[in-house]
Amino acid sequence: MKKHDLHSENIEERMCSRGVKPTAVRLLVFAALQKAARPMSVADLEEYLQTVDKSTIFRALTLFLEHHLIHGIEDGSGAVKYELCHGEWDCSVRDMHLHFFCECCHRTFCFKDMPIPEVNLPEGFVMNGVNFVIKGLCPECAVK
Amino acid sequence: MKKHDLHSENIEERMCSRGVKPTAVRLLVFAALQKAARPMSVADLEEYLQTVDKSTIFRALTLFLEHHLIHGIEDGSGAVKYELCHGEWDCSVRDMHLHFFCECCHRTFCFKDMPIPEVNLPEGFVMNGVNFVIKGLCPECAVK
DNA sequence: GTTTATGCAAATTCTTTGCAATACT
DNA sequence: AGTATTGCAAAGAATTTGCATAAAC
Repeated sequence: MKKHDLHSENIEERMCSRGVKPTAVRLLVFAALQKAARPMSVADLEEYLQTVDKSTIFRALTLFLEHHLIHGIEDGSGAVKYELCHGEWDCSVRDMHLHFFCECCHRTFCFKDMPIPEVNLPEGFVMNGVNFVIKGLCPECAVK
Repeated sequence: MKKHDLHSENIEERMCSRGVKPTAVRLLVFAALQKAARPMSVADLEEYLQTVDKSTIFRALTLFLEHHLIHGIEDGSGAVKYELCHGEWDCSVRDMHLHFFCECCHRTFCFKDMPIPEVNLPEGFVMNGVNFVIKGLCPECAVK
């Protein structure tokens, strides 16, 4: 895919500032995550971006993870889901929030206003990241 | 495998009380989890219980999960790990504790004295379970 | 003898890599 | 031209299922 089919200066800046070259596919993947209401899996992105191969999507996501542009969420669905870092220019544990996985409809919800509680680790352990997912039924599925 | 090669009355009682028939393999799997210092994956159990097939282990674990004898931990390693419920006769969210996944040695540690913080979900959401895993480096790997 | 559990093999799903072709600078 | 990115195909890894055999009751 050619890069100049696209036009997203602000996203480009953000990627550049983290040392990621803003290629055509990377901009598409990033924009998809930005637009999505929910964290997306590779398969979700593949379906949404009809023309882009899953390995390319995977490599873009890996790169984003390494450069702290996104984080991955293991919700127990079997597939990792990804979302943009919440804080606009940071992606630390501090700006992480809780997620909720509905075991019925298999959607993952973000609770953006619910930060991860602080944790005092035992001596010697170093924290790099965190995965806090509540499982159960979403309001739609709970009433059925 | 024949059942009467085994002898573990207390485990048997516990399984029966949850409506799980204590077969030979199930007792082995349960005992392995009880003995283990850490949560174990299907592959871990397969290696430990040389003679038992992974599909049988998987089916035992699935049954245990359904009957709240164990819970599963998604630590991001790619494989779900399992551990006995902490409260001896219960397996609710209340008795869950934090886990720590070392990204270097890939071991999962239990912080049994660190309960999952309470969470007030938005209206309508129903909680069935929780997965709270900290990722980083364990003391051994951090010093390297 | 009927039902349930187990082992083996294979299907499925998700992730990851090798390599040739394409696009960028 | 030379480097980096992408697509396709296929390899790996973990989970899950079908079915014939074996054990339990």
